[in-house]
Order: sequence, then structure tokens, then C-alpha cells
Amino acid sequence: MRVNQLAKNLNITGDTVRFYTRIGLLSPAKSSVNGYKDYSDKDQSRMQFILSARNLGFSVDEIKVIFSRTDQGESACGLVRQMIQQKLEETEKQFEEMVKLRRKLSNAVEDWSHKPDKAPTGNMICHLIEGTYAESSQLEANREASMTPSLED
Amino acid sequence: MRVNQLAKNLNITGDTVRFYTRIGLLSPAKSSVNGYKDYSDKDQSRMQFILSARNLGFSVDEIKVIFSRTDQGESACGLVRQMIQQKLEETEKQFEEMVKLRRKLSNAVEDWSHKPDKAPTGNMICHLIEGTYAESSQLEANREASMTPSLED
DNA sequence: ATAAACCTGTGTGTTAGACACAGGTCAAGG
DNA sequence: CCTTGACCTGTGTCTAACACACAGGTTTAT
Repeated sequence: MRVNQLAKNLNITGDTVRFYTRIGLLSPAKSSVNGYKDYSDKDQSRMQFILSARNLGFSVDEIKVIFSRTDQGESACGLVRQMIQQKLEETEKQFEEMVKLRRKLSNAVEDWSHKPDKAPTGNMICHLIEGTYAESSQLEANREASMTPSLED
Repeated sequence: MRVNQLAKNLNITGDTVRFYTRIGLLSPAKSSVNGYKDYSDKDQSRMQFILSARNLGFSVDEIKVIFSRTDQGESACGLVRQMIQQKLEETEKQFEEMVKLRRKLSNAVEDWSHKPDKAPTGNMICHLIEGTYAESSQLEANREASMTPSLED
């Protein structure tokens, strides 16, 4: 079957199939008649596997590692169990980051509701944003204590 | 001051400063003696603003828009208030996605704990992953009802 | 003068595809 | 047989926000 047929079967775009072919995760035969790529049912299974793995947050490189095992007939299940455990931890961290960002944003909205607009000056672009904290920096270290409550975190 | 001095002042890398210079958000003078870029205090303020904005989740393109106003002496505060409101909504959506992913992952870990490892076959790479759901697809639509509880969502 | 240490700008790599595009292929119509 | 148009193909380039590599210039110490 050709690229767009496979794509349609799995409800994805031809570009996606081409991408995974380009990076070597799919290796279709080349039609001798017109040089078009000819995908087998196994290719479709592989593509389906890729989609499932991506859906769980696995990266392409991680999928490559999995294939490097299974393509030699070895089971990848042990490896996959390890990987997903690690992925769960990463996700937990990112989750915390999201929570922080969300709080930062709503704090800013709240805080700004009491402040007026201002025109920019030489070294002040928009006091609303500048009033928020941005990473520990030399500047911060040297800044005198402000009356404005910090939005950090 | 030169690139690395500015970087040190703000506790970032020289590469970061070079990046923002390259895309035109910073426009240092060129030293006539050696051609090195010469950053002013205003450049440092701009860089600090960029850091604060990035810290709130603003993209470089959004920062460009803000600068395009303030560089003409107009206040960007109104614009910024709008933008942050929108950003808060986007963050909310991403947050939901994180929650979903987290649940998917822990469901998988839980589910897999009852399943054995298996060697790959022609169209089965790792049954653990394949047992999870991956986007509504033609395949899914055609799949017979399984005894395995779906991990979707 | 010369060697070492440090600095600079620029080119390239990174994710996971999306988009553009020149050219090939195919069925219908003349 | 030829042509028109629709559809398809592979490949090159773009994305965000930097990080890294590297050849070559500069500064400092000897």
C-alpha cells in the first residue's frame, strides 16, 4: 500500500508516515514499477505501535531504542516498564512546573488589577512585567527590598 | 560591556544574549576598535525584561510585539494585560493535558503490573504498549471489543 | 615575541512533524 | 494518441529557544 493509504488507515497524515520513514523507523519496499514506497501490513503495525507509544509520551528516540531490541527478536517489555516509570516521574516534575506557572500567572493578573498603565521609559519597558520576578540574577541580588509583594513562584 | 559581561550580570549564558541579539531584540553598538558588540545599560534592561516575560511564559514572538509598541514610546500595558489573560487560558488547557497524561501513565503502570513480558511477533512489538489506546483510528474503529479495559484518557 | 587563556561571531543541531513544490502518474475525454 | 486535470510522490525547508562546536581574533603573562 502507498503512503497515503496507510495514513488514511491510521487516521494520520501522509507527512507523518513520511517522517517516520525518513528517520528509518519504517522501511517500506520500493515499487520497482514507479519507485513509490510500498508499505506492508507490518509497516502499518509498526506505525500503530509508534502512535501508541507517542500517545504515552515516548519520544522518537525512545521508540528507536525499543525497536533496536524488538528488531532482533528480543522482548522490550522489561525496558518499557523501566522507561514508563521514569516517564511518570518526569511528568510529575512537569506537572509541578505547570502548577507554578499557573499560580504565577493568576498572581500577576490579580496583582496588576491594582496597577495603572504606564508609558515606557529608558530602562522600563512595561512595569507590570518588570514587577514580576525573573530567575535569581545579579540584578535581583542587588535590588533593594521593594514594597511590592514578589510574584515569584 | 561585552556579551559575556552582560550574561554574567543577569546570570544567563552568553549564548542566550547572542540569541536575542541575533533575532534583533537587542541591538548593541559595534565597537569600532575590534568589532565586538558593545551592550549598554538599556540593552541590559531589555534583556532583563525579556527574562521576566519568558518567565511568565511569553514567547519570543509575543515579546517582539510588545517591543514594537514600546520602541515607539507607546505603552504596552493594555496589550500585556490582554496577552496574559489569554496565556492563562492556554495554560489551563495544557494543565488539563498534563493531568490526562499523568493518569494515562499511572493507569498503564498499574495495568501492566498484572501482565507478563512477551517476545515480539510479526505484528506485535510490545503488547504492553499496543494494549493502550492511541487516538481514534480506522484500526480502532475496526477492532473487536477487547476484554482488556482501555487505558484511553 | 610568544604562548596560554579567553573571547568573539557564525554555523549547525535539537522535536516531531507541517508545509511547499517540482515533477511523476492516472483516469476521463477528445 | 494525446491532453487536461486531479492526485500523488519524494525531498527540502521551516518551526522555538536556545546549546554547542569551532575557527580565528584578543588579551595577558612571561
